[in-house]
Formats: sequence, structure tokens, C-alpha cells
Amino acid sequence: MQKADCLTCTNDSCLIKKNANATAAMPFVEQKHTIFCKKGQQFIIEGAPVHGLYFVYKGKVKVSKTGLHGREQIVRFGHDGEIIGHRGFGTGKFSPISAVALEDTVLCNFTNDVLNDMMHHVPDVTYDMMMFYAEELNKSETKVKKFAQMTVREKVIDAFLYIRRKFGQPGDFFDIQLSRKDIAGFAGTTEEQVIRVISSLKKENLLRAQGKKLGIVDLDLLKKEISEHNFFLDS
DNA sequence: GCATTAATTGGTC
DNA sequence: GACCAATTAATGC
Repeated sequence: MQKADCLTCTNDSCLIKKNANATAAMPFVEQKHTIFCKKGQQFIIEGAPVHGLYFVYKGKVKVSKTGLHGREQIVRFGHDGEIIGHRGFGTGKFSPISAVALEDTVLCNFTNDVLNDMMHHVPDVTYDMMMFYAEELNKSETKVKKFAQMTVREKVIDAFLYIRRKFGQPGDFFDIQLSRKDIAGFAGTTEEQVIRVISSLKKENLLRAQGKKLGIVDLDLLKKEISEHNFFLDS
């Protein structure tokens, strides 16, 4: 594959793909770049100048911020059809986050100029972008609460529920391979704590492993455990 | 097979 | 509940 083509793309949730058929959008879509990332490759560097906005065409990525003492806080994971780097778009000159491919990943990149032009000329894209930002804001507000009030066990369970929502499979095993460290980085705790929670969840028959893959056994019980604390489940 | 990295466990503050 | 050290498992070359 030389270039990711929006017209044959199957990521229906992608807001570019959704509008790519409109004649007004075409000249802009033409100008996107396709980037091929190997596993482990970093394509957005925290603090470096913004190179526009990325969409995952195929693959998996993690988005993180470096906290105090070099501690990595993973902000979100992304897969096919999702936007990456949106916080740096618009006002920001330098990227507030870094992004790394978790497996071989194909990305679509729009420069700020192209996207700005497109938003001025294609209202449907602008509208979809706005809705996306609104939803993002909602999610991060939920997250604040989570980090402030949840116990470690609850945070890890919450992380697993998030991973399942995003990478869950019919067979209930996650379709992604994350290190314990990455899980910890997302849950906001340490690798050791994640390991300990995982082994107790296994003992309690709430979680199971097949090789390196993890899966949820009793979704309702896990949900119940954190819903009792009145947290939203959709962050 | 050896060497590096990841996962696990136990202990300390 | 984080940090550190020691051990074991897994993986790359």
C-alpha cells in the first residue's frame, strides 16, 4: 500500500472518511499524507512543534504525557478511525503530548494549514470536529474525578473496562497487547500494583489469561465494583 | 544459547 | 501505596 485511501477506507467512525465523498472536501483530503509507523515508533514528540493532526488508518497507538520524575501518564489509546494529536491543533504551537505506535500502524496526517482550510470550507467537517471536542472534554472531566477518588484496585478495574470497550473481542479477550507498565501508566499507578491487582482478579475468577492475552470473565461484577462509587463508565 | 527486557514477588518506608 | 532489590519468565538476536 502506498497511500491510505479515504474512499475505500472502512473506518466509518473517522470524521474525514465520513465526509470524504463530498466534493467540497475532496481537494483537502487529496493533500493528506500517509505515514507508516513501526511498532514502538514515536510519531508525536512532547514539546516539539505540532505537525498537524493524525488519524489512525490501521493500527494501535498510545498517547501520553510525561509527568513529574519522568513518570509516564498515558492519556488514551487509539485505534482504527480515531484522531490523535487533536489537543495540539489550533492554538498550540508545541505538542502537549507524545504518541507512540503499539504495533505497526498506518496514519493519515493533515497539516494544520490543510485542516484549517478544510474547516473553513466544509461545514460538515467543522461540525463533526466540534462534536468530537465536546465529547472529549466531557470524558476528561470524568477522568479527574476518577483519579482523585478511586482506589488502586478500582483504577485498574476501570482501566480494564476501558480497554475492553476499545479493544474487546466477542470471545472476551482484549485485541491488544499491553505491558503491565502501560496499563499502570493509564490507570495512574505503578507496574507492581497492576500486577498485584491482576493476580487477585484472576484468583477471584473475574479475569483470565490465555498466553499473553487478557480477558474479562465477569463483566457485570467488575462494573458493579466501580459503579457503586458512582463513577461513569464511559470515560 | 546468550543477552536483554518484562513480569513477579518480597520487603521497606 | 510508592519505591527498590532480587528472582524468574519471556523474548530478541
